[in-house]
Amino acid sequence: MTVGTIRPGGRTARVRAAVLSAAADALVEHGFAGLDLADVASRAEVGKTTVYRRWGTTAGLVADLLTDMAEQSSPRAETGSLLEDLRANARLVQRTLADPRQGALFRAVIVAATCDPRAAEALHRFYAVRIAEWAPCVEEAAQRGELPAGTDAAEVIRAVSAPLYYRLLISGDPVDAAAADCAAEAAVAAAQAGAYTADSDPT
Amino acid sequence: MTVGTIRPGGRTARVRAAVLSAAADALVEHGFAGLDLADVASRAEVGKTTVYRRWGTTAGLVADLLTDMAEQSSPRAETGSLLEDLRANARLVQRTLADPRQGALFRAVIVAATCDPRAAEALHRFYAVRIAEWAPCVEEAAQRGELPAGTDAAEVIRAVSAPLYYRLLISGDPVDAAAADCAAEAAVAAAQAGAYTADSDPT
DNA sequence: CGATTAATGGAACCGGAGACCCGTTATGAC
DNA sequence: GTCATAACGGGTCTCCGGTTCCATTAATCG
Repeated sequence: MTVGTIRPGGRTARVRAAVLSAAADALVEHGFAGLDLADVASRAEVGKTTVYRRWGTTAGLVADLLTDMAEQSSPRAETGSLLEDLRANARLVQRTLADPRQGALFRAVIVAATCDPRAAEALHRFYAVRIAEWAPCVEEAAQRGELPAGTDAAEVIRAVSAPLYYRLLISGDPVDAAAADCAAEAAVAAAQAGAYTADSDPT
Repeated sequence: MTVGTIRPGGRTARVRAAVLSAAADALVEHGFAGLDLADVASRAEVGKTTVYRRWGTTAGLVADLLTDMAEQSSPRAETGSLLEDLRANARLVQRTLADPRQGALFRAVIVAATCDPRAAEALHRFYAVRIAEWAPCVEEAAQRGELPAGTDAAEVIRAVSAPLYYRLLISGDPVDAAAADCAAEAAVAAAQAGAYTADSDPT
């Protein structure tokens, strides 16, 4: 074998999968602040030296976990109605954030992103992927004439999620189905009124 | 002197002020994850034993800092136009979050809130106060007939901030004046369309 | 003003997260 | 199969955040 060869096959991949899965479990249980690499190693039945060597820090591990999460895509809705599509999106986000396991995981990775540039980069990429998956809902609605031309599709999708994350992280209000429906409705109304058109609104 | 007397006067108050100020500085520099009570103590020129005894944990210290922050109120705008008022609010939030010092501080306290129930409670109270200060803008607009009856004023105010916090914490997009204006405009449009009326939207 | 005792401050102590060393395993080229 | 070595794993050590102990300072009451 030549010098410098990488060996991703078999064991290495198995170790990565086990460690990322264990990391998610640990994050759900203790949050990012309580993430202990030795604990992750023992959950994954892997030597703690391995975890420290390959990922280095808790933030590095979370960044890799996010990269992995970004690869699992969730298909968008396609009901033919913008309001219905966005409601489906809002409900999906709402269920995710309200779920004890998923919600805790998302809180943890968001915290990690505020603590480490690489984790932040990975988080932004994760959401960029998710938003790009759902943007066609808005683009198609614009083509159907439901929205003004020049509407920023990604911004509309972000507007649906934003109030739900605000509740989760900041106000502490419940992230329930009513909040999801309200967010979807508000996004549609604002988009129809032209609040998300590209021009920079001269007062 | 009787047994069990509390002594808030003089030294105690001075220590609290110095420690809270030092805590804010430390949070700005190292974030919540890197908050070290010994470091805070030395910045405040106070014995580290004192900090550990009175606040116990980093989260407890942040909770107290938030309680202190909630007491400093920022007056709302009163321009006579809902859009102008909300734009003023959005710009205020935007400037705060975009400011290197304030933005870092807010990120840090939000992180703390996701890690500790008391800090979360303090954060929710902080925002409840801020939202209550600005809600009259919306209520007066409703009385002027600019909005449908039954509009949830607090929800409208939250809708203005939510996209800005989403950018700060999640998407990583810039928190600039354009985003602020967009958020204010969208909130007004959605409110006028009745997206924030109390009824639970039977679709 | 003086006694009482909250409240603070310095220093020694403790435990666990993370770094390091070196032997062991198993991947991939031949 | 076999060989070189990338990658893993257990044990040990170190460093620092957090606790405890006791002496010192100063806030309140008479």
